[in-house]
Amino acid sequence: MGRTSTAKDRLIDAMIELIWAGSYGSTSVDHICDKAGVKKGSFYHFFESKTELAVAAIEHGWTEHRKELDQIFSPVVPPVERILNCFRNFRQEQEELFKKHGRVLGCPIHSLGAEVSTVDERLRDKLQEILSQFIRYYESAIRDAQAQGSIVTHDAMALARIVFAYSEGLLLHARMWNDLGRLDEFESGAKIILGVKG
Amino acid sequence: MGRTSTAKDRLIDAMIELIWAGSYGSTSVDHICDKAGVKKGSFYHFFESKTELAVAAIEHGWTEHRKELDQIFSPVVPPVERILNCFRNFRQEQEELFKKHGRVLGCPIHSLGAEVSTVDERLRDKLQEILSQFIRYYESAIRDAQAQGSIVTHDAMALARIVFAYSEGLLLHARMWNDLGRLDEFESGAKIILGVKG
DNA sequence: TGGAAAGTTGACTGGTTGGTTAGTTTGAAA
DNA sequence: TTTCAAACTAACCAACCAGTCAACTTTCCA
Repeated sequence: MGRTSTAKDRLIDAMIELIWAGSYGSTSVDHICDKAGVKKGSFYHFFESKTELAVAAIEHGWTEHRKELDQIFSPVVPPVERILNCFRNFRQEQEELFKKHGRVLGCPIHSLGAEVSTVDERLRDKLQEILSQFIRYYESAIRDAQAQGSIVTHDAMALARIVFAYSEGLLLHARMWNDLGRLDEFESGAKIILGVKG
Repeated sequence: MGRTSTAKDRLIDAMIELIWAGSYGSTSVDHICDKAGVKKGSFYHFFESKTELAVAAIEHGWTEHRKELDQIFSPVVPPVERILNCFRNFRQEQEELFKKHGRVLGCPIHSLGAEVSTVDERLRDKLQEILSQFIRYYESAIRDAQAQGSIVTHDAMALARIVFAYSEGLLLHARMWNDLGRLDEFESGAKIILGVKG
């Protein structure tokens, strides 16, 4: 019933790109509309506020990213490899973004979280939810690696949190220094933290 | 010659507080002026732009913080203790901010960096400079610890970067979850990364 | 084929943004 | 006590902000 449209998806794509390349604050509704080729009236036909579009955008981005993560963290893959492959995937993704934007953009969830978490609780809750899900990938891989004896035994949750915090810190530095090379440390860093044997 | 004034310092203090509690984007020149009790005309008498005040503010904050760090990282203190004390100092500082603002605020350099580094190169350069200085504290403590045989031997710079990225990731999570408890992991996390013996 | 649901449009609002300016007040030094 | 540089003030600006709305167009499907 009624006509169909791709405007909603175009708005979501534009929002992700603009936030990632800049920040939430530097991304205005007018910019988003221009980039998506959508008039402002249509924007507010599909989303009730800028915050709501941001929530929809990161939710969509995460749904897409999860598909990749489910493959990377497949139980078929040796557990330590899962984590290293995840980092290699980060590196590759950042390389593609660099080709496109001429800049290392880092992790949008993390950058957004730093910016808005004291100011926009709707967004903050959504970001928390996603990060809480993300860390479970590390956690289960670490548990499997420990069961298999390929890394040192420690509280798996604690180790997962360290690896997670480390990866976010590194992605931020890569963004701040606009330097893909920083991401090469991922692999050796993860091995040190996890106490990979052999 | 001319009258004296504390307005410049009041502006710097207000800027630090507002950025820390919120973000660069959520902090308007009007807000800063209100908080500092300074009229906008005076603002632009002392600073040529909002960016310049931000640069002055983080520069001032860093100068203050360095005094503390120089004590914490005194060569008199055992090297591993220096790092652990630094983390204890983070935790204590965040506790005080929590009492004042009812929120965990994390590291302003880091949050600002995530927000503005693709957008404001003047600010980005200043933040880079500060972080580059900060990491040297870790680096020299790690070198001393290795010389003393109290931690595993690895490239000191690489270890320093891991510890640094980890601490920033953790501070961000504490901010996002508004949870001081996350900072308790600092000590055990650092010991795992550094391979503290005994 | 007609009606109604869904998408589109452009003009509009009131408030806020970073920044400017011309003129006034002040107080430290001479 | 005069002087004048420095500090202060209030009114002002154009651009931009998120968000509104009523009229209009398209397209699905009964």
